[in-house]
Amino acid sequence: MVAQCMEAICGVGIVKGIMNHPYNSLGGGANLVAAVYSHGAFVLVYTVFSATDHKRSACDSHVPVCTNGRGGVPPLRAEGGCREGFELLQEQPLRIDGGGFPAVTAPKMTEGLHTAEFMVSQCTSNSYERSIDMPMAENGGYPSGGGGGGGGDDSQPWLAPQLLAAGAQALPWDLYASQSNLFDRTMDDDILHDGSTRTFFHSGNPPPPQSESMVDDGIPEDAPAYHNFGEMAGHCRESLKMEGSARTESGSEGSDDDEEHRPARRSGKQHCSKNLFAERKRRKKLNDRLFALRALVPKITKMDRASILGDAIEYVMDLQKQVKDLQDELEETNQADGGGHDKQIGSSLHSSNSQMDVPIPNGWMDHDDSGNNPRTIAAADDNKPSSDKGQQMEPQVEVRQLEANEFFLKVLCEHKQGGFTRLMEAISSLGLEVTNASVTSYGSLVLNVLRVERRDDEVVEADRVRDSLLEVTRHPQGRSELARAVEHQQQLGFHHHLRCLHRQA
Amino acid sequence: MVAQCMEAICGVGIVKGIMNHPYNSLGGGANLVAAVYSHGAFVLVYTVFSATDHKRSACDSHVPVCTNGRGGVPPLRAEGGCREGFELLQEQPLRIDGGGFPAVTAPKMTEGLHTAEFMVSQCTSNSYERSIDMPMAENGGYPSGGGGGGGGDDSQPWLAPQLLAAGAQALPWDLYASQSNLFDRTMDDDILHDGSTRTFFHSGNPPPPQSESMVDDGIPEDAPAYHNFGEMAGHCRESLKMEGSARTESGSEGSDDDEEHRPARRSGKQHCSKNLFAERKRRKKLNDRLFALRALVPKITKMDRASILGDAIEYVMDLQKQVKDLQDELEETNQADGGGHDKQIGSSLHSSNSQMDVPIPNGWMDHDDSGNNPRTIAAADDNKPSSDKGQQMEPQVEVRQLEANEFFLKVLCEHKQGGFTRLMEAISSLGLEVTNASVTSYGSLVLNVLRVERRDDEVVEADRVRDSLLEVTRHPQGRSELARAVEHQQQLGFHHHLRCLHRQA
DNA sequence: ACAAACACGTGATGC
DNA sequence: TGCATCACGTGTTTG
Repeated sequence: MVAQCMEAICGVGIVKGIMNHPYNSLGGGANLVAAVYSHGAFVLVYTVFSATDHKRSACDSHVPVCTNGRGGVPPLRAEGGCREGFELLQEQPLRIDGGGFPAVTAPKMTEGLHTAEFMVSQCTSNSYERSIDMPMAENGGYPSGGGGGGGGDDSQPWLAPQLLAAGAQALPWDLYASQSNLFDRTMDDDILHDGSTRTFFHSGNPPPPQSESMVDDGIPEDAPAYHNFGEMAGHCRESLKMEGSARTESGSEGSDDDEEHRPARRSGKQHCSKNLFAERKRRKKLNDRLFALRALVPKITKMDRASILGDAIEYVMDLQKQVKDLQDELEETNQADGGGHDKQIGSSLHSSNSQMDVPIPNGWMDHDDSGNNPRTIAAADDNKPSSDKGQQMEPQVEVRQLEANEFFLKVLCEHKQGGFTRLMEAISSLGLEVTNASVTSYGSLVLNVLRVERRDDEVVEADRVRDSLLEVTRHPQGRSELARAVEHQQQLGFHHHLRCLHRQA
Repeated sequence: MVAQCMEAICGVGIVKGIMNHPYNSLGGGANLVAAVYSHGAFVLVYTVFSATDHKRSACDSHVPVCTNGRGGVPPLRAEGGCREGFELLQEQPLRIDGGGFPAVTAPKMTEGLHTAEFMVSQCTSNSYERSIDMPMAENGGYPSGGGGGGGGDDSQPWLAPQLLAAGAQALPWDLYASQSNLFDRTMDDDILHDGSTRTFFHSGNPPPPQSESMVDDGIPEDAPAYHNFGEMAGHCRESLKMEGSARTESGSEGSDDDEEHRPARRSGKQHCSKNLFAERKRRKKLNDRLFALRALVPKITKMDRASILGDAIEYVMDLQKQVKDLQDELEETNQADGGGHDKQIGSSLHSSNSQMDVPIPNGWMDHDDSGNNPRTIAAADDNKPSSDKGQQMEPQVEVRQLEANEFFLKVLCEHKQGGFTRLMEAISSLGLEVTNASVTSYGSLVLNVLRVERRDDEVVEADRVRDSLLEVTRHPQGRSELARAVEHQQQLGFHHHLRCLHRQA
């Protein structure tokens, strides 16, 4: 098992493929660079295969790399991307699950073995570039679809593929698969040409909050529901009907009768009703919070949900800036006193922090819903398809928390003068210390895979790390909302901020 | 052959050993770090296996390092070095000879199979390692094998795959096949729907920032994506289908054109589709903002939407309180002092938004807010084993010339502040450019493995390179200005710096 | 299975 | 009349 596992992990298959690959055959043009890291039972493999020889254009077309048969690992991206330098990245964190590991030995491996991620990136990508856009957004970055495409969705893109590929069955490896990177989709949609849309903010005015409805009443079963129920049923039904699948048909919806009377359909009915309530409750909670947030924000432009959030965002940035400024001021004044305030700072950092700290226990070993895990992948891109960036690709940053104080970082970006130094500085300023680094470049791209540890007891959150690195690697120019938020954050200075908080405590 | 070769190269055996190794069994204590480089037929593998978990003292004892049978290469350091943290280094430059291949370049392959070095250390004992022998030979890369697969792939990875998927699969590894599937699949899916956010890996994590629309900027464009017909099906399959088709195929609409020519249905269809996109867009915008908000909040308990909002609310309250406190504090101090800056602050504060004080909302008390329990971070223990090693080791520098303009460098030395930077500077000053770097540290030791290329036409000899590096690593004290500046910068805090810059601007 | 969380499409509503 | 926002119920995935 282990062996197989490792085989897969190590990409023997891949390598094999590579070895046989035309690139290789070209004689020396092929260049494999791989970094293998393990953390406990988890193994991460980053592989870059590139044609080192620039002269060899033939190679430039790219190749898909495959994974070995084992069911393996989905290739990251085969598409067009790899053109120039052809670069392929494979990352496969492997987790053996099982939970905590009991340890000793390998036994556990059996069950686990989920292959985690696999990523490939290509340099240029033509076709894809656009695809790049945003995927992240939604997904939070994640992983989503990455590879494939994208987008969306959440989940399946990855599994399915594998299934297909493998043929089947339970693949041992599937889990993480998705991460992949990049960019997903793009999609289409621009379709919407929204050009028109721009309107957004007209300052309208506040709609009446109707919160009432939900606002507070407590209990879930709010009345409202009912009334629509009837109607809704109607539409719902229809749709269902269409669906035709077994489910729907059940009722033979024919008349409008509601489905209600059909207990039989448990999933259909009962589940449905439960879900219905749950959903209502959830919605209510969400609304409540949204309004609560709105209540906190002084300046509200519109009552519209998006605006509420937007205002809140701005407000938070504002507050952060204020805090920082105040802090600075205070420090300055205090400085007069004498003495190393550095120390103060340090100490404050160490002290408990009230809020800031991040919990994240770590990682990817347990997926409990807490969710913290594998952290983030991000690519920054804006959606602008047009992308003014010219050819430069958006940096890809992935931060994964291995343990409370350890992170894995992956940064893929265009080579820029002083870029590495900036990266190191950023890492350092985040209170992180690099324990392992693998830097690989091909053409204008540079891939940095790092393992970092928290230096002091400072608390650093994966997201923050990611954001900072993203900012650093990216050109300040194109900013997105989030980018802006991030930038703001950075300007504020994370540490500073931390410090402030501490002080408060 | 190839496979075996790679197996050996990749250290499957070793890895396997590791997997079974006590360290591993200890649960997470084991840490493998490997860097694999290939240059033509030459493959170099550096592996470091160390116990990452400091807490686990059991591991600390260390291990002997051994070399494999093959004639072995002397272990990098078996000596004392590995003591504390147990360090294992494996280096295997592998050469495959086999003859040459046609290849184009293939520079060095000629000779045969010299296995170069191989070091293994194991913690414990056993050994498996040896099995590894290196058969590697061959291939240098050549072509063929993949032939069918490989080559072809390049181009068509996309098309073909499908075919493969469907039936066939010939290749043992089918890489391609799988790959293709992936893609296909993905495409379908992903593309189709836009994203959803959730996905990540399963564990959830922060979503990536995605950018896009930000607060103010204009509109996002979002791209919604196509829906996928296939799967989504859920309810409205039909409707989707239609839409999908329309959109997707847009061109073809001809036949079905449904909506268009159906004015009648306007509300039904056309309106519907428009609304549909609008809705998607809206959702996306909302999500984006939500994530942007989350990005600003340091402490996030869960990734769940409600939690994001909840955390944001708390954070805002926190910030408000901080601001207030700081203001008070500042005032106090200023009073004593009489300083002027306070004004600045005040003004700034007011200007930005006047409302610091916020009424606490009350609103959001939902019963269930669960979520926020701050978790404690384990972290604390930071006892680095290192540091006090009294005796510093002499740096080891190895320079190997791969080609006229390429070198492989290996530098093993004690970790020193700014050491890496100095090394980089030295390399740079020698007219060399780093194309690949792998830096690994454990305890106080740092191993740098670099591939460098001559930048200009400068001529550099290996000896000179070695000497320079030796010099640099040996005498820390002589630091360049830049190094010093950098270090200083780091100490200051990168962000701070950034901030300053921004300010200037 | 059971529950939580989402995204989705749809109908309704207000400009 | 469009257009944007919303609430809703559903299906689906995750754990």
